[in-house]
Amino acid sequence: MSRKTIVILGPTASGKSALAVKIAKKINGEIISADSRQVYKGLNIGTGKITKKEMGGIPHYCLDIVSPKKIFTVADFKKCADEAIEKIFARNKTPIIVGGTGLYIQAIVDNIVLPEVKPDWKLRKELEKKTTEEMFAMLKKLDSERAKKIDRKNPRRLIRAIEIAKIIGKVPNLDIQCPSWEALQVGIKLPDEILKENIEKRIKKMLKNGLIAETKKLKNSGLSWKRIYEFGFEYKYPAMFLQNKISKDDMLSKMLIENWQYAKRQMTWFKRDKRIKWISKEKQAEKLIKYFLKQNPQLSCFDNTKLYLV
RNA sequence: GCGUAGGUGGCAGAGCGGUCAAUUGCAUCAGACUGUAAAUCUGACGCCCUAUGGGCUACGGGGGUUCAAAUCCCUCCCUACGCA
Repeated sequence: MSRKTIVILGPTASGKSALAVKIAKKINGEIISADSRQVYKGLNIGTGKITKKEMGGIPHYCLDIVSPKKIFTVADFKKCADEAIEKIFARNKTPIIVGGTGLYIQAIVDNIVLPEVKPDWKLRKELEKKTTEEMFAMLKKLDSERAKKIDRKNPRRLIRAIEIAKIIGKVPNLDIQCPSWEALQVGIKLPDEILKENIEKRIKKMLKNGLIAETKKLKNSGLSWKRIYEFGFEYKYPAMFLQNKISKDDMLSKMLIENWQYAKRQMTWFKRDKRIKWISKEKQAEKLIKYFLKQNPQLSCFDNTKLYLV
């Protein structure tokens, strides 16, 4: 059997999970979630995590694998996903990667090799006190190459670059390697109006299903409000509501607004990858996928990445 | 009805004679993205143009003072709180 994987991506509330299960059933696949928050245990309602029932017996990987007290990163995700892919191939099934976290998807599809430098939280805390100008100057001294290209006003990026340069001298170029399998990326693109409607329905449903209670539970389990804020608007605003900082109405409107902004950010990310085949209906996806699976393998990773990187 | 405080761009809210098409925040639109990616960050944001420049219309309505007004004066309309 040829090594082929399917990627289903798209913004929130576009119907990825449901589509993935359907496809999985049709092509004998198993699902890998590429979602930066669904990896956490206990973040269910707010992340729109698929339920046991909805899985319909299809195995799902990289879900509920870490405590929300821990910080999970792309590198952790890559490990999880790579392992899952191999496991699925070993069972003679097709891996279906589903998610909305662009960086996570790219990490596996392009088999990105990240610099072997773990986050140094102490250093980061120190650097955070500095201005971006100061950090930029530091980086320039450490690694002028990276400094040339970096977003010099972005503290996150500067900190990470300095962190790497301090340990291994310089920030290596992004190492994209050809994966040992072929991927078809299918993106769900819906008209703005529909997506907005879906988002509203989704948020309201989350609230109805007990999002506020879930947030409270996270707090009671020992997480700080600050940490809970980090889990995104689905948790941040309910958390603020629980602290009486905002009204219920404000909570809802904030969530709707930020959800839309998030969806757009996701699309901005996905748009640059010209390999993605955009669809709006299930049937289109099925057709594409069936055709892809029938085709002879054609690993042309090099061309693909060239396309991708513009 | 008297008193006071106000009416500024989609909203909130600065400015209180020239350097103001108007600080800032939010929203909106576009974009970036090398271990927090949910994150972080950038740009645009009155209208029009031959666009690192030019023109037009703007700070509740109308009138006035001034070389010059969002900024001062008069008047009208409206809002909030206070007193009746």
